[in-house]
Amino acid sequence: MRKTNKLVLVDGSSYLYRAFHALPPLTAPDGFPTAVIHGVLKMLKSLISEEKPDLFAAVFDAKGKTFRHRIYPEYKAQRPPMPEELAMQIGPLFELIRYSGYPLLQVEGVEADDVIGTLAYKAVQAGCEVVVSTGDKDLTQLVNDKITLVDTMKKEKLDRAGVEKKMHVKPEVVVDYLTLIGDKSDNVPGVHGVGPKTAEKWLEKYKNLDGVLRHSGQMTGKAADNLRADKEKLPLYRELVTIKCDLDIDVEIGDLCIQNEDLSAAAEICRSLGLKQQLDEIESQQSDKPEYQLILDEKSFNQWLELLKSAGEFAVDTETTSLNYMKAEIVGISFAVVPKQAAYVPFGHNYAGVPAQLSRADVLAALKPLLEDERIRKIGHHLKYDRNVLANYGICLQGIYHDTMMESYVYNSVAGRHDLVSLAERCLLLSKTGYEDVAGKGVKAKPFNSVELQAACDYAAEDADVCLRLHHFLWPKLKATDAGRKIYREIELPLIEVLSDIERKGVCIDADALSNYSRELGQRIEEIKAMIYQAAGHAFNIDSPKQIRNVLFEEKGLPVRNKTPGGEASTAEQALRDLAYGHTLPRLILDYRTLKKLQSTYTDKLCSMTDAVTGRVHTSYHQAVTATGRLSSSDPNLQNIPVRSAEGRRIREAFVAPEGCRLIAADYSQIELRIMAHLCGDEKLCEAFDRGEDIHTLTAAEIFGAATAEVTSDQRRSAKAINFGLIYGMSAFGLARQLDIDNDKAAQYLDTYFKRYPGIKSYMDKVRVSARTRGYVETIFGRRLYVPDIKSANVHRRKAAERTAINAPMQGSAADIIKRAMIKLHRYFQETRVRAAIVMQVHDELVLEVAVEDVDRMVEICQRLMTSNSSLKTPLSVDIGIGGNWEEAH
DNA sequence: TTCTCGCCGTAC
DNA sequence: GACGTACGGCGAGAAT
Repeated sequence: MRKTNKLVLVDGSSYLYRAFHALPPLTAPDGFPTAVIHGVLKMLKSLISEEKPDLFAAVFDAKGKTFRHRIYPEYKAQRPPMPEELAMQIGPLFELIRYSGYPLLQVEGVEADDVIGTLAYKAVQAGCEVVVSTGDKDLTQLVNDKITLVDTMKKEKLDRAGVEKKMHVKPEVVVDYLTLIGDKSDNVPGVHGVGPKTAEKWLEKYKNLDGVLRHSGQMTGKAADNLRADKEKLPLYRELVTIKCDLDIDVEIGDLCIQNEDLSAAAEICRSLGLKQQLDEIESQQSDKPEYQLILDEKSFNQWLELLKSAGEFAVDTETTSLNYMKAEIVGISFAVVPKQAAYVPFGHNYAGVPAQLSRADVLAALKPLLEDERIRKIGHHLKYDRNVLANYGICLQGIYHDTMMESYVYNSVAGRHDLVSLAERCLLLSKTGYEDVAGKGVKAKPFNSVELQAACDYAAEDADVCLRLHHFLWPKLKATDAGRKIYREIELPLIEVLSDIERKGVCIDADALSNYSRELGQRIEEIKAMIYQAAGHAFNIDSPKQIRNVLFEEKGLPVRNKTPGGEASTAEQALRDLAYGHTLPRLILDYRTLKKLQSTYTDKLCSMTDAVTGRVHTSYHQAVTATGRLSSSDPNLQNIPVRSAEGRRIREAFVAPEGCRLIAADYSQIELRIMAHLCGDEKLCEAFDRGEDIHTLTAAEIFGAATAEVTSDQRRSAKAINFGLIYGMSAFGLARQLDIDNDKAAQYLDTYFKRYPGIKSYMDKVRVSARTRGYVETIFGRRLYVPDIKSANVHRRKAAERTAINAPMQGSAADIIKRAMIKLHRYFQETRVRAAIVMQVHDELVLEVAVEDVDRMVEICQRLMTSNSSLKTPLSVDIGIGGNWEEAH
């Protein structure tokens, strides 16, 4: 017996709006909305698994006018355009539907309903049974013995009886019914005053519209009057609400098979949209597992070498024994040329029973020409590290063409962390093996050279593979904006080499001086400690705020002035200083803290981090950490070495120039204020910088209405606080606290300031608005800095985000400027072989180590290269100092 | 024993 | 609540 085929037709447009309104917002990592894509696909899949159709079509409205518009210009005229958030999802959704193998129909000039009607009738003629999935009641007019309706959301199935129950009329008179009541959503009015109840009543009594009209003369009431009045319009309405079932459309029922899916294309789209659930489903249907090759013999190594050379571009990753680039030994290296194919070449693994590996010397010697050839393009993740460790073997990595860490960072610095595992998860929806999964962590961690070869290969080759795939994901997004591409290509990528050189060069430390100072501090700490115990009446741990709280506020009964964010009594500097009048203990604790900080964080730390052989410390500069584009430094942090107190500055004396050299410290003067002046375009400020005036004094003169010569030091201090506060988005309250004045006074200062510098006020307002509408702010060079909390419902977070939005363009532009200067200086070093090197960067300051004979020349070069690198409306200014140590150079 | 968090303080 | 961006030492309590 011949089986009856089942055709399922989907009213796609009704799905779109269902998904759009019913589902919570969902977005890809880059903010692209995906809720509708996700929702519609899910509904389609669930429908298919429920109905198990032999034939299938998802039908969508095409753009443009239809015959209904021609016969009735007001048709759908009231309808607002499709929301943009919905419209932008349609393209990717259609691609996904097609790639998933589901037939998708859109017929020019014909509404989805008519396509559905026509196909349904065609199919019935061909002996099929038909199920139409929709949320639209209009389609109930199609229902007959062979055609049923299903509402996927409500799981409601409507056959003839079902329609009658729901609509209170038989399917055959649904058209009559709709003609009478009209269709508000399509702007078809129907008979004025006739709603469902009246229509049902009439149609029940007179069978159909013809019957109703025949008897209209006898009917009474307002509705009947209207019926008679609208009588002539009814044929038009009827045509509008009738679904066409006899169109000539170029679709064969037999073509509507679910087939020919391109799952890998579908998978790619799901990845780019962050649709984890859909991707998992697709991947469970796919089976192309990555192939990772463990290279142990010369022959396969040579094959890979040839592949790398001929490809001219490959992903590379080194595996080492330590995160400390100065001490790290390379134990293996991995490559990928095309996605899902990668190799690991181990040469330093060493454990009981380890198989024979190629020799490190041979492998590195063979790779050196490739790695040092700048025409052979390298793609990597955090290549600064690889460059650093390769340098330990005399290899100077060149041709750093892409770095996925930097791609991610420039694309969106605050999207999350930028390590390979996080990115694989976030961008590729891939759960990658982490380092700790292979090597263990904590006490159980083993060095990578003890990791079993096969496990090491699985991990290391995956690193190269995933890096390459990440690049394919991130680069198209990044290069789509000119500014993003430039920041990446012209700043961050070239900076990798610069930073690598700075790190490996290190800075010379007088460790003896530091340890002497540490001892001295130790003695003074002991003395103060004794005084504190005596004043307290007993010993306690002064390093514990909790115990300090006990002593000061419980035992001594001092008043609590400030609270910590956690609601506890604060023992922070400001609080203790408030208490210091009339009490010795708070003052002593503050002194103790100052010295203890110097000792533990600086003297001891720097000593322990100084290389015993070279006498230098090698920090790590992190290029993908801060939200604004600044660098950060750790192990040790060289960007927070004390400078404000005399005690602290003694630490700086231990940063020295070696024999025959000097340190040059070059720092930008007021760079963020200059950037603010540039961004605001405030003429008064720009001119002041042009004339080289003292900007705080000038500000004071404006606020206090005095001549610059009459500004008191106290007024200048207030003005300085305001200037800095502006950069940070500070409020009157913050200023009041900073200057220890009352709120009204502070508000008055700010008010006067903004009156004097109207450009600044309007700029600040403009930034807030644009941050809100775009979700990001920009530096002068176009680096985008996202401010996700700007739309937070939480006032606190939103206010904080507004301050970030104010600050980020200034801080970020300053970061761009100094980075560009570093690159220029580095190029100068390479081109001239001048005996100079950058040894530190502290946000607006560069410290160079220069041969005595080259000092004068470098001072001039620094001046030129640091100040001439951008087109600001204000001039940049650099203060330069020279000395045998860092302190002296200031 | 190790990890995480809060608090505090240093820098720009 | 109230000033942006970082790193890191220390204590305390939780997790192991």
